[in-house]
Amino acid sequence: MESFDSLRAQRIEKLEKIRALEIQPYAYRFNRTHRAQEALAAYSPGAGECRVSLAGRLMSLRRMGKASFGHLMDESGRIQIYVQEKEVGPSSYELFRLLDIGDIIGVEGPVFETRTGEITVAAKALTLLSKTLRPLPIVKEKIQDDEKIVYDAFVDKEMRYRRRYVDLVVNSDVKRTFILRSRILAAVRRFLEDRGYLEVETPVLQTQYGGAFARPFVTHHNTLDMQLYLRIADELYLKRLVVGGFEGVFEIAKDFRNEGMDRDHNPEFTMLELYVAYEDYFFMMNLVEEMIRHVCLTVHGHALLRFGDAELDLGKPWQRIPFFDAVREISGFDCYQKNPDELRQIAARLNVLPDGKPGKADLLDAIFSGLVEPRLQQPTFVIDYPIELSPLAKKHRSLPGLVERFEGYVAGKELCNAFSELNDPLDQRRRLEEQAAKRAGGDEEAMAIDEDYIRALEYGLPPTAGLGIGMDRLVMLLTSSPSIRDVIFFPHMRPESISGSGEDVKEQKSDAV
RNA sequence: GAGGGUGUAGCUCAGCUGGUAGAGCAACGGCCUUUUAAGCCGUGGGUCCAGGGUUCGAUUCCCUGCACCCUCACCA
Repeated sequence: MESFDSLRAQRIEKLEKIRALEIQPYAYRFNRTHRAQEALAAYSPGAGECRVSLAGRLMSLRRMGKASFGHLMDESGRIQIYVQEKEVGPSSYELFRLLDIGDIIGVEGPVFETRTGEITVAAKALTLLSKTLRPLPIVKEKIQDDEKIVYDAFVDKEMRYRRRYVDLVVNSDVKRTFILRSRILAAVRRFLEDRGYLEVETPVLQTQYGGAFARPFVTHHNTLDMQLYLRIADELYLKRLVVGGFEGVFEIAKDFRNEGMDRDHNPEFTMLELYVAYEDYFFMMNLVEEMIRHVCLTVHGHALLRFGDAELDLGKPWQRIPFFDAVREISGFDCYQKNPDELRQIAARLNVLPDGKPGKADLLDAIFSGLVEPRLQQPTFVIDYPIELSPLAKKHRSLPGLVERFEGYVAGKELCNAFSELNDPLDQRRRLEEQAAKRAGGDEEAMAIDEDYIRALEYGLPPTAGLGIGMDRLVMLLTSSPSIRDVIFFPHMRPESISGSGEDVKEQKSDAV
């Protein structure tokens, strides 16, 4: 049999043979002198012998009797190894015969160049560090005319997401994306810290959730015997900190929203929120522009990006267009200060009429997201939103019915949301009461009244500019990833059922919760 | 939630109008001391996603379910 079970059984047999050789197949540590990249760089023809000690995963194997070639991969890259029986000795070569692709080994020896010109480690010693039981997908690559041709690429998306560890081992681009993700996050932190803003942490478990329109995940505290929610936004807690006297605070953390999933949405996602006292939304627009340009330059060295078909220039100032101007330009209808009946007619004409009994906010949202959003390819700030869509934003200083809010769009995706924060406690109460009424009317996503938050505002929130950026989407943009799942290590998936013996059960019915 | 697509060996994929399956790589065996996508020769390997139906016979046709992908809807 060569089923999966037998492939695994073969490896367990090898494992036993290795133990019979009195070799510990799962080592405790290994002394490395170089990583693969360093070893490649360390070699120069004619120079003295360069001896290295490397550890990593065996990624290919070409056995030819008493001499064999293979490739060793560590975090830095790959290097060829050359193993000869006469160099490593019969017992090590016996061990070598029991190795499989995927095994983690240590190799020590001088670096040399083969007849075909590949820099290679000639093994003098071979150490098994971890014997693997499962076969790795074998992906082969060839460079031809500067193009990388990949054979038998590991492409099954479901398996790549469920077994990200395999994806990472086998698909080198994936690792690069996540390294970039880490650098992007670091660059954002550094940018904000350099401006004197303080990174803080606020509760994930909340008795009352708020700060966004979304349904929460519900959980339960056993000892208190009470229902808790996972936060949908950091906003209300961060503004409490501004009340307390912190003049610039930010948090980069997971939010949780109990909604559908698609290319742009994962139930848990990483959000940056920033609040700066004594500033308004114009300040925040400039800051976002500068920050995203800075981060792009930091990680790429340039500000030009390709995303899908679009060529984007993050070096230039973003376009700024008022919400109702954008709607008018793209739809041909002026929606400013229209009543719900008029808006309903317009939405119907535009073929974006929502189901049910849409209110003014729903209609405006439908018209905007249906028509305007997808058109916003180049970096654009849409500014001055209708008040109905923004219960936490401050009324516009001159335009009735609007708030001082902007959203940043790039490549048709919403990237950030910001406003001059509403710091009038009485106005805030009225707005939240309107939300509460919608909520009572069955709108599960409308906000609830957070009495403590209003109390905090009554102690005095300075004029404050607030910002939220979806970090996953920023990473998507900066890594040209079309799906959010490509920038989250372990995107949410329905559970699979795995038996302990090693045999994978493809799937089983899971009772709905 | 709606529509479409996919599910075959460890991996990547063939498999026509129904006759219980193939290839390459990997594995295993043999030969083999400088090979590279894969050294040469050979061998084995399958719950064809699951369950039901039609049929003498189903990987193939039909139904149901499951998972994933795409589009739309919902959703910041």
